[in-house]
Amino acid sequence: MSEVSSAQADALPEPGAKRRQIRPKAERRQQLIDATIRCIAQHGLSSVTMQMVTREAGLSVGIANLHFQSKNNLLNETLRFVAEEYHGGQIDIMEGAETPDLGDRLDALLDFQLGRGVTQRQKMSVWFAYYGEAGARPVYQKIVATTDRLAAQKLERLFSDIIQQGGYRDTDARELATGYSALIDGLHLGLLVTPRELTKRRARAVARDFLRRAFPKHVR
Amino acid sequence: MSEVSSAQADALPEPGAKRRQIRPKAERRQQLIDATIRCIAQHGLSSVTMQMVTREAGLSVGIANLHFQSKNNLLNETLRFVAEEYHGGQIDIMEGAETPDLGDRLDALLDFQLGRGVTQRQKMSVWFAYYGEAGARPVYQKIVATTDRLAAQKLERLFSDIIQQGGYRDTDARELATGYSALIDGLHLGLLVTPRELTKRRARAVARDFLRRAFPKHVR
DNA sequence: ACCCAGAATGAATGAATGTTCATTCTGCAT
DNA sequence: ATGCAGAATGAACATTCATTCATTCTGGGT
Repeated sequence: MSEVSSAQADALPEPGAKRRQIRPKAERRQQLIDATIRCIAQHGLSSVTMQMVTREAGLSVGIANLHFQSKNNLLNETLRFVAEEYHGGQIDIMEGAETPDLGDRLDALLDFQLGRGVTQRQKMSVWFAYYGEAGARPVYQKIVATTDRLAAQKLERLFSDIIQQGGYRDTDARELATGYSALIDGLHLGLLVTPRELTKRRARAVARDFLRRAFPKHVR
Repeated sequence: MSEVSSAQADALPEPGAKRRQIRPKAERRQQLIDATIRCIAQHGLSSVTMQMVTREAGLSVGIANLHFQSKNNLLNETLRFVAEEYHGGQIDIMEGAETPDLGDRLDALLDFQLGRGVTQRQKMSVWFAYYGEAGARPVYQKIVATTDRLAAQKLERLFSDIIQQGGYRDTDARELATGYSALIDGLHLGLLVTPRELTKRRARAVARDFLRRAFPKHVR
């Protein structure tokens, strides 16, 4: 209106060419979720701000409320994404028709749970940041419970098959599955909180030891 | 040992009778820490405010900054208190000269870890609220690490004694201790996040099963 | 009975944050 | 080329919160 509209003057020269881009809704949503994960991992859930997230995503502040309606909703969706990624990955392995040998399937599961993808500080931080708030937020409990229950069932089924195949005595699949899940969670916690005391290598050895005691014929 | 139950003076008999009371510094500090624990359990660490804590304690807003210099400091001291209470209790049991039988000592430990005191939602909530933030806050890691390392050593020592006494083969005390600690942490998580799926009774059964597999002669 | 060190209060302050929305801009369809 | 649906922006606003500090009050010591 009042300013001289010499757009070309300041649009071209700078190296950090920040030209506004229009992208489909789904892509922006994922971009924001990814940024949220990084922010939670680096600064902690309680000090994540909208400005922080949008800056991390390289976008403007308003956009978060455009695609998610509120900060709460963004956080919920981020949790849902992480939960589905984690549990979904597990379930794929446990159903795994491509690995007929049950012992191999256990190995694959262990690799996934304590391997690169999951054990990255980023993901673990997010995971436990929400767990920490879950006691006071039923929403979080509900989001996790859905996928969690399914994964637990699959694990119980896998253990049950192994028990039958190996003819193991005095071994309750349900109880063992609960124990194994808890053990993995606890190891993740240790890796996150006291990385100096617990290395990834040792965590794997501990988990493997648990399985070996339960299924000596299947795990070496 | 000397748990002071100062519940008599706090009761508010009349709505208009709010007489200012002067109490020693140590007492006020504990009063504020207790209130902080309740607030974290009920509302979550990320939504705890100073006003909330001081109101819960029945005191004025300014007093928190009088006894602790800042909110951060109050939160740190609260974590320190919870950590020492938990790990201290464990250490007392594991050193436990009053229970010469090592199997009994395991039982006592399990009782403590999954019994009334610790498993209360309040304490668990606080515990994991901090764990959730620990990835981004080295201060929390440091506070926990101190007592945590000591407890881990005691546990390893206890396991080591049991292994020797029972002549168990192929059993590494260190690895087993890591696994047991992780298992207990994971069970606490389960009790907190999915109380519908995991009861306290089952958690105890799972932990006991772990110990039974490792030390069949000591745990029945 | 009186005093006063210091414990306790809470209104005031300033900084930080979530959310809104008028405006600008992009890229596709025509 | 042109128009335009709707994606993107960010200054402005209202709220909430931690922290401060001038003031009030308490209770032990004299």
